[in-house]
Amino acid sequence: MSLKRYSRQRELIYQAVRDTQEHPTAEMVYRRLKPANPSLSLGTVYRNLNLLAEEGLLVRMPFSVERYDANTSPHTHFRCNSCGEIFDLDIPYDRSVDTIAASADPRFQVECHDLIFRGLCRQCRETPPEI
Amino acid sequence: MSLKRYSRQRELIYQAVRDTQEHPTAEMVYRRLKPANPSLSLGTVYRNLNLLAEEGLLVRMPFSVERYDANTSPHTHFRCNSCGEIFDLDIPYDRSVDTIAASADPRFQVECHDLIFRGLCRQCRETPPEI
DNA sequence: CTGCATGCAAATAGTTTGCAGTAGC
DNA sequence: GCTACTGCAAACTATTTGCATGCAG
Repeated sequence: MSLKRYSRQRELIYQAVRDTQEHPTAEMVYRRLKPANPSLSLGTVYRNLNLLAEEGLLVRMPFSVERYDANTSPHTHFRCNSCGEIFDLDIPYDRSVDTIAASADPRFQVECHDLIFRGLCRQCRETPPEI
Repeated sequence: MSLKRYSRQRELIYQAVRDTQEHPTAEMVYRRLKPANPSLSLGTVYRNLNLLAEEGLLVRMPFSVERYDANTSPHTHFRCNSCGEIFDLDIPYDRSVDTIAASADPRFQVECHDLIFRGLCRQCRETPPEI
């Protein structure tokens, strides 16, 4: 952490995102930390997630509700269409497709890409659709 | 359009998404149609975009603000990090990567994927950063 | 001390929904 | 005429922001 000034809350928030695989939303981080830190406010969570993302310690993920990932090296995700959960995939991130994209379309200066697979996770596949 | 019942508004909304390349948000569709259709309400735009997406006539795109695309066949997008605009890319959608992903990780039943490149569009590259 | 960071609450943006009236079939 | 669809406005959800106070340096 090499931010402007140390804060216990920022430390906690960063740890919370690092310590989970679930690519949490701001709300999820808040709910997780609140019990042990009753004075923590949701605004602080939002402010620090944004700060940490600007610093590059976290990355924002492109979904309808912002989710954060402490694994800042580009990698591939899977999103379950049923429960909405996000999972990391072991498929390597292929930087060469950026080059291919850039040369295919000279209008754009390609920096990176997001590759998100969609379908059903195991749990949702095994649990018959409720109702 | 084979929906439950014809409505002029739904027709207009569908046309508006089909007639543009800009992958509009609900707000953009509303602003475009409102002048010529003063009685149109934003709620109706949202309701019909959702209906049309359920019917498969439009697809929702996975961004922080929902955007819609009338091109329902899977294809590749580019999102400018500066202005936020979405563009279609001419890179073919490669269905085989779904198979590769599925066999790489048996936890998931992969149906499709979104491939979104990011970087700078020509306009933002040529326009020096303002302020 | 200084001023960045916090807690709180109000504000804003995006989207959904309840209800009474309108219009497609 | 039946009822899905509409306009309107209120409700909700996600996120940002203004302000007084707190705490790191």
